[in-house]
Amino acid sequence: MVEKLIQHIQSIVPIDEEEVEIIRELVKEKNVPRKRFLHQAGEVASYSAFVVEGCLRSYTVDQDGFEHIVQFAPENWWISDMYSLVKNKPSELNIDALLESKVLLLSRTCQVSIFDRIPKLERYFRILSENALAASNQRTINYLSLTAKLRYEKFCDLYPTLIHTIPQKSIASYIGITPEFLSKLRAERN
Amino acid sequence: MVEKLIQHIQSIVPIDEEEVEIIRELVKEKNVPRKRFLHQAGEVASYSAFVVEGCLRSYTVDQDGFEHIVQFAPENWWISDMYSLVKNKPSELNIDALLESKVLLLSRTCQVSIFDRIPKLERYFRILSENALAASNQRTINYLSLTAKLRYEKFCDLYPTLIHTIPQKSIASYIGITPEFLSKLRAERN
DNA sequence: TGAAATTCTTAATGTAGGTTAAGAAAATAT
DNA sequence: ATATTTTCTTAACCTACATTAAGAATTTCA
Repeated sequence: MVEKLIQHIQSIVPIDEEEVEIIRELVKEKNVPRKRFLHQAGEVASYSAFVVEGCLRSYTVDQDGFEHIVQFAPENWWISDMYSLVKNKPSELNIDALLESKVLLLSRTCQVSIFDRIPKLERYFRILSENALAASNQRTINYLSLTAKLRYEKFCDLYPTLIHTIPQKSIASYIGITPEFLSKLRAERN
Repeated sequence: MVEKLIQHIQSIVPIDEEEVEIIRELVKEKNVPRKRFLHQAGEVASYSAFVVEGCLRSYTVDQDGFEHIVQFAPENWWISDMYSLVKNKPSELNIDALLESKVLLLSRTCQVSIFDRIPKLERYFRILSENALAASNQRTINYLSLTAKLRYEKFCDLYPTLIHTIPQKSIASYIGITPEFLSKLRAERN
């Protein structure tokens, strides 16, 4: 399982065998059954998770009980409650598995303490954060400038595999519309 | 001018005098008159800017000619077209000055090449990216779960100084509503 | 395999926020 | 100081998307 993470790191910052060994000992494997929480609103987050298999999501629940999905994490993606991790405070984010999943857990403490020994890892995470920020900004632009229909089409382009593996209502939640309205949009497209 | 940046870096990762000297030589000072572009859609971004004084913004222009603001950068903030910087491709972002401003420019090439010599700088930018990502996710949540009125109130809490220094229509653009509707919301509040 | 739970669809009705337009106020330039 | 441009406000009307409800399809699990 750890091999998948090592490969991912290698694809971004080449690391040597010694460093690989250290990383191998840093992470914990974990199976996450469908619907099982990895993190719940109100807790202080202390781990990031790398998805080896399956798909997780992070989301908030508003006052009316509606879920709003912040992130999907299919294979090879990291997921965490970055706000809680960084501020060391509880936040409103939940993280759970949409599909039966396998993840690697890395504690924040381990993560930041290893950076002095393996600066390449700090580079790896800097690059990931920069990419995630660019993607998040793009998502904001989509909200500000596109109709629901166009946001759905962009979503399909961006996550082609997810369309068939996760419930439609989760897609609706991510693009910011109701499942009923998504259903209507899909009907229009034939 | 550079002192302001040094102070900001020191507040996040303590650096020694030698490192300070290197940084001092890395950045270029620049005055940016109101409305002057720092970056235009279609160009490949090659600089990040640290705002010493004034306020910049990044935004897109949609097919109907409407502007959508992605980021405000008041004093002590960095602003860039992260997508373009990271992918080395042109994007749809413009960056210009909302107020008469002074910035420090750091080229991406300088930035990434200095990380091997000053790992603390890579840490500084990793931390900034993580914070920006957490903030961007929070903004996404606000979109998904709040009404325009509540988004406006959150904006006022988050950027109390901006409310009186930048045009209202810019705030409307940032929170994703028309200036007319913002005007209406404000009238309701007395 | 079959009952229960979850998800998806359709359709009627409702509303937050958009559009258009025109005048008032404020900022900027001459 | 005055003319010009930009921004803000108000109000009537409009629309994209939400809400509600109920049945159909699919998935889950005993």
